[in-house]
Amino acid sequence: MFDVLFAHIQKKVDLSNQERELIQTFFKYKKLRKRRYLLQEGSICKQMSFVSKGAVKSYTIDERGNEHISVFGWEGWWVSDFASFICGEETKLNIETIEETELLCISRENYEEMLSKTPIMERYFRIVYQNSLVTKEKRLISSNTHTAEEKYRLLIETYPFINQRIPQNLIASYLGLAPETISRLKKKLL
Amino acid sequence: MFDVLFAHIQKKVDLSNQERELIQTFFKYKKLRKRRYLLQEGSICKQMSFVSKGAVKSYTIDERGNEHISVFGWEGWWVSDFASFICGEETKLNIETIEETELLCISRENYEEMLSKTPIMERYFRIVYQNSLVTKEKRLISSNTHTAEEKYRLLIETYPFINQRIPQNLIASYLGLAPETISRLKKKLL
DNA sequence: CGGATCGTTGATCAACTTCAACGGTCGTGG
DNA sequence: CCACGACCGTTGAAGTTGATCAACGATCCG
Repeated sequence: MFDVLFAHIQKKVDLSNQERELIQTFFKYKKLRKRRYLLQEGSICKQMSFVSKGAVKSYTIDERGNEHISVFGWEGWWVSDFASFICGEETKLNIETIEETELLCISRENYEEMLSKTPIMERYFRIVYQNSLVTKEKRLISSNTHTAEEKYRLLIETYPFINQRIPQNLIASYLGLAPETISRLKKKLL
Repeated sequence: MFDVLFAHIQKKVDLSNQERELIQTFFKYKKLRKRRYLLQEGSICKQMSFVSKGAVKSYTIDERGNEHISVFGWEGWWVSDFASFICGEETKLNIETIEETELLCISRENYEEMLSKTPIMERYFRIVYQNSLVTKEKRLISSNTHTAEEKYRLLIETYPFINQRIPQNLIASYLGLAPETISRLKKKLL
């Protein structure tokens, strides 16, 4: 159950068996069917979740009622709304499964306790966030500088499997493009 | 000299005097005139810098030769290229002062040493990155969902002083808009 | 005074969105 | 088992937003 998580951690820091056992105690396992909510706009985000199997989308709804996906999370990704999780604000995010999904969830209290009891995890998260920052940075630049076609090509190159896994209209939402545009681009790139 | 840095740290974690003294030893003070490079494309980013006074812009140049600003850094901001700093890759970023600027710089070795000797700083950076992630996330969503006018308004609301401090063409580059567009928006919003 | 840089304004243009209609596929209930 | 509706992707036509190009004015600084 914790294999994927520990493998992910191990890629960044070394854990003793003792630490592993302690860490396990802070998480709650959760399995969700397709199209279930992990977090809904207006509520408080009470947990951070590690996706050990499946896939989720995290999105906002704008004034015009359109859905905008900010991230996909699949195996090996952490999903949460930090602003809400850390500061206790009401969230504007929705997180929803797009496949049957298995999660390891940790509450705010357990997160803080785990970090203070296992300093190595402080380091782990520092590295995770650091890496996250790099990818976000790249996406932001890409979003500002590239044309629709370049953005789409770049996405396919970065995640070649994404077409098999994520419906086209979700990809459109993720890239900030109209579904029709994706459809036309796909045709053009063959 | 370290006032701004310690004030910034103190907002997130508590430091003992002993820790302060130790931390100081890892940094190098640097003062740069306007329009000087802190980092140039093609080199390796050897340091992270804390801006204690002044302002810098961090940007990339695209294939068409256009400049795209990814972040501004002023008092209380960390600037660096993580991908390069951490992984030793060649950077694609340029970081340049836009005013006379004072910096506290830390090398990779010192960064690692500081983190292992003062675990509290591990926590500090984890929090800094965490917060950074939240803002980046928001900018990314904004960049994908908002119109030019909304982006500009949002920026002014978030940083009301930005108009006084940052030339208009840099604001344009930051928002991914043409300078002419900013000019027209400014006129329209009065 | 002359050049450089930055912001402004107008006109044209291209990229992408929006709207609408249609075809295919999947799942559900009769 | 088939029929129906829901949902998704496709295609075409029209509409908008913001980029680009070009010219001009203001300010700064040598």
